Amino acid sequence: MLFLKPYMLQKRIDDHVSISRESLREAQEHFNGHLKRVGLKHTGQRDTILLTFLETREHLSTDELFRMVKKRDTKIGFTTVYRTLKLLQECGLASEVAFHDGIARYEHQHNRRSHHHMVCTDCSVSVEFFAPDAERIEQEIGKKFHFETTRHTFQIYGLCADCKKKTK
Amino acid sequence: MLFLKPYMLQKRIDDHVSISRESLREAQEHFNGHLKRVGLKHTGQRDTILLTFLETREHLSTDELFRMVKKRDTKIGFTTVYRTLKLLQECGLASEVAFHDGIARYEHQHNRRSHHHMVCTDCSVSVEFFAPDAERIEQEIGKKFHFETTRHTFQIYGLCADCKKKTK
DNA sequence: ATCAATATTGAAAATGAAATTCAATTTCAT
DNA sequence: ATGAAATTGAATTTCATTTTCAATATTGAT
Repeated sequence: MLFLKPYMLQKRIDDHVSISRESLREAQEHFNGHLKRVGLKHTGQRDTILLTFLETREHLSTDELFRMVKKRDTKIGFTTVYRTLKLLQECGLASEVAFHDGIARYEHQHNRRSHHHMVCTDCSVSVEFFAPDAERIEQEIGKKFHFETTRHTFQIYGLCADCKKKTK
Repeated sequence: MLFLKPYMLQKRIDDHVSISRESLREAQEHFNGHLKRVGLKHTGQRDTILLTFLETREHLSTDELFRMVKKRDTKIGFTTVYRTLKLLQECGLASEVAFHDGIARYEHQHNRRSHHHMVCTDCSVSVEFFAPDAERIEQEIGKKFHFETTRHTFQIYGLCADCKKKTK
C-alpha cells in the first residue's frame, strides 16, 4: 500500500521497522539464559522459532507462526512451535493477546512499550494504543482488593473506518 | 460466611441483593419482545433458563447454568441452555466475560452498571470494579483512529489475598 | 378447537484448538 | 566419547463448543 490516508489502518502502529541485529541478539541471550536457568536445552528448532517470531510484529496464532517457521525449516513440527511459544511466554518474550475469536494469538514483547489493542469486530484489523491510566488503575484496584496484580488487558471493540463505510 | 474481614472476597461486589420482581418482569418482556421481533417462539424452557440466569449475579459458564437450570426442570438439555444463552446475548440481556481460562462465562446485564473485572489467576475468583476513565479512553481512542466503538474490556489479573498466602 | 407451517428441543455426533503421549533422536556436562 | 536427561514431532486425546436431525411444541389462521 503506497498512499495511506490518515485514517487508513496499519496492523501495528507503534513502529514498523524490523528488529535490529543487536536487539535480536539480546532476545536470544534472554531466551538462552532462561533455558539454562530452568535446566532446558538449546536447540536449533528453538532458535529458528524465536527468530521467526521476533521477525514479525503481528499478532500470530500458533498455526500462523508454524507456517512461517516451516518456510525456514520444513522439518519443524507444529507441536514444537506450540511448546516453544509456551517457553517464550514463560520468560516474558511473548505474551498472549486474546481477541475474542477463540484463537490464541501471541505478540513479542522484546523492547516493546506496554500497549493496548483496539480491534475491528468485522475484519479483525487491530491498532495499538497507549493508555498510561490503565497502569495506574491496575495498581489502585489491586491495592484496594489486596490482589498482587501481574498484568491487565484493555481492549476496545468496534468497526474500523473501512468496515463502517462498507455497512452504509 | 458470616464474618468477612475487609480483604475477603465476595464474587460480585456491586450488590448482592437478588433481582426484584419488577426488574425480573422487565427482563422477561425484553426477552419476549426480542423473540417476537425476530420471529422466534416463546417456550417454557426459555422462560426457565432466563429466570435461572437472572437469579444469580455470578459469572456462569454454560455448564454451570445448565446445572442450575436442571434443578428447576430436569428435562431441559444442555443444548437448549447453550442456545438460549446465545439468544440472551443477542438481545443484550447477557454478555460474555472472558477470563481467559478457556471457558466462556456469561453475566446478566439487566439494570447493571458498566464495570470491569479483576481475576485471580490461581483460583479464578473475581471482583468487579468501576473505572470511569475506561469509558473516556474508549471514546478518545475511537475518535483518534476513526473507529465506531461498541464496547471495551478491561481486566486485571493477579493473585488474590488467599492464594497469595497459600504460595508463601 | 383444528390445522398446517414453522420453530424448538435434546441426544448424539462433529468440530477444532489445545494439550499430551511416546518412541526415536538430540543435547550437554562429565 | 558417554549416558542421563531433555527434545522432537506424528499421532492421539481432551474438552468446550457447535451442529445435526428426528421427534415435539408453538403459533397464527381458519
